[in-house]
Amino acid sequence: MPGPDIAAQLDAAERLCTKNGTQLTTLRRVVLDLVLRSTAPLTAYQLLDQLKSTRKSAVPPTIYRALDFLIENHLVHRIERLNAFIPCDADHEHADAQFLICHQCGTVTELEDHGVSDALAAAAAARGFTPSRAMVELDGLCATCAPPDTAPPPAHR
Amino acid sequence: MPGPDIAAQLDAAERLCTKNGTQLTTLRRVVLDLVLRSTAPLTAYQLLDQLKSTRKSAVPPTIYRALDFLIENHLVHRIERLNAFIPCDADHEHADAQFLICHQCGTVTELEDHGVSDALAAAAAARGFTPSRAMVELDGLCATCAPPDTAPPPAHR
DNA sequence: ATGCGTATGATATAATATAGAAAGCGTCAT
DNA sequence: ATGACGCTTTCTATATTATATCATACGCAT
Repeated sequence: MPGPDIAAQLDAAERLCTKNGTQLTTLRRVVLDLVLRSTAPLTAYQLLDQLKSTRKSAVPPTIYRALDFLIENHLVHRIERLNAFIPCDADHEHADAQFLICHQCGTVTELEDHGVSDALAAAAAARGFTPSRAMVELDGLCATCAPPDTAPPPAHR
Repeated sequence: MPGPDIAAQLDAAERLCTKNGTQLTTLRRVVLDLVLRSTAPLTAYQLLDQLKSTRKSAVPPTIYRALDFLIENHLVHRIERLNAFIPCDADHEHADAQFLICHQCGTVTELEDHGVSDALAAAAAARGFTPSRAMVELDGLCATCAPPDTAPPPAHR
């Protein structure tokens, strides 16, 4: 399952950038496309290798600049633990996200859990700390990879 | 203020390792000492440079191995966002920690906030995810660096 | 003394990321 | 139309962070 229509996601990204007054250039669009097509997180150099096949001039700054742009525009997330990148899942207006990293199958799930973000906001506020960006990443085993009786799948919903 | 007695912290570390059946060798002790003396987080190569002055044979694996040991023994934390290391604050039995990184003054504060860890555990459980390690790091401004009316200091306590 | 586990030494290289200068290319005010 | 500006891309070089691999040393139990 190649996921929900990459072309549509690219078009949505285009609209978002227009709205933000930024440009989703061809280069950036190609990089976003590569990120969207992958099931697993990709590193900058994996992306670079792929990019090189269509754009011979590509070098590390090429990909890092494109990724910086995509991250600023909330189209891509950087997973610090992996030094790797995944598409942003969501239509959401980006409060905060949390990531569940399965070290068995390598997939990363994006959450936007208000219980977590509220707890973080409260913990920060209690210390007079003004957060500007949160990084929340859990290593572990996803529902599919975990031994069944260790972690029963979530109640059906 | 050089902080609470580094020698005592080293001795406590020694006892902890003995209890764990691991050895706080001279090399590891020296590296821990370097980490303890710094107010700011130090990168592996900053530590390496300092270590070289007393141990000419030191090379990258030297420092990375020492750090791995110290981290496994809960004596040091790695701050992913900074690729840098700080001493573990605590006597605590290491449930989970969270870190507040001030990008003005560079200090990192370690928390052990149960509101946060409970919220994370709940969020993970709800998706059938079994966490093995949590990374929670907030970038922002500490109470000292934040403009006063943006973030009033915590209620006196 | 031998063998085993753990720690350290030594060399090389891999992987990740940024700096900085210059050229291309629209666009838009004059 | 042109030239000044802003943004993007190119190009070259280098900085920073991290690991692989094999060899050597040391303590200690058999």
